[in-house]
Amino acid sequence: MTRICRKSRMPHPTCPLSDCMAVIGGAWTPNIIWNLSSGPRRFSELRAVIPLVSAKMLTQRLRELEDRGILIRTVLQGSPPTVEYALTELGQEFMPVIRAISEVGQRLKDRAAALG
Amino acid sequence: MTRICRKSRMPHPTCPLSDCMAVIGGAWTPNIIWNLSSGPRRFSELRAVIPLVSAKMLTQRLRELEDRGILIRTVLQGSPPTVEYALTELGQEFMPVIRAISEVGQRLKDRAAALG
DNA sequence: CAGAATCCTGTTGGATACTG
DNA sequence: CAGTATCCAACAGGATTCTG
Repeated sequence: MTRICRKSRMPHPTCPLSDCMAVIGGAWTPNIIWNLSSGPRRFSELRAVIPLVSAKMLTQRLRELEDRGILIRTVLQGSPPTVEYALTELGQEFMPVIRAISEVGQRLKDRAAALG
Repeated sequence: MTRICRKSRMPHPTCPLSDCMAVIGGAWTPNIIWNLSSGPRRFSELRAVIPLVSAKMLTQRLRELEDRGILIRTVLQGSPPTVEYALTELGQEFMPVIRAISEVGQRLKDRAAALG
């Protein structure tokens, strides 16, 4: 599988750009936030819509986002157990960025199609 | 130095989100684009405004962005030689994202300040 | 000035197997 | 279902040194 995106370490003094990138810069993170924007999703649902993400990475990213207060994790009693993830109010703050990323990505695709 | 942002590998089928993140996800990349948005900058100017970036990384990112057509590199004759980097028209397409990232980052900062 | 080259370390993240 | 644990290869990126 081709590496499409690289990750970034930003040993950098705090600034708005890196503050935000620190949150959304993780692998799969924009995708996770995007998919939660339309409502709560279960772990397996997220795995399904972000097909190639491993359980390990998805767990890792979800935990990070939870620690940062971007989303909340709710365990629903039952057997088998289900767990729901939902964006917090803070998490919603990132939607303008995610939307902008998506729009520009789409525009790049259109542009590439037009050129070639 | 604290790691403020992580980097991401996204072994992922192409989608608008990862297409765009593939470009801006690299370390320092948002900062580079941001600093070029107000006009061409020389190598040393970029190093100055992105203080902690090493020459190696700055070079690497600039080359990547050049290869992707995001910016153009111009060698200005003279001694000592100077090199100018400028956003291309394609590069300008990323400004909405960079701006959104900056705005949200700022809002996060304000929010944190308000919460104490 | 604007890099290139080399060395070297920490981190990332996939694969696989196991669990309550 | 929703993870956890372990192993490991690949890569990122800092420090340092050298150059046209």
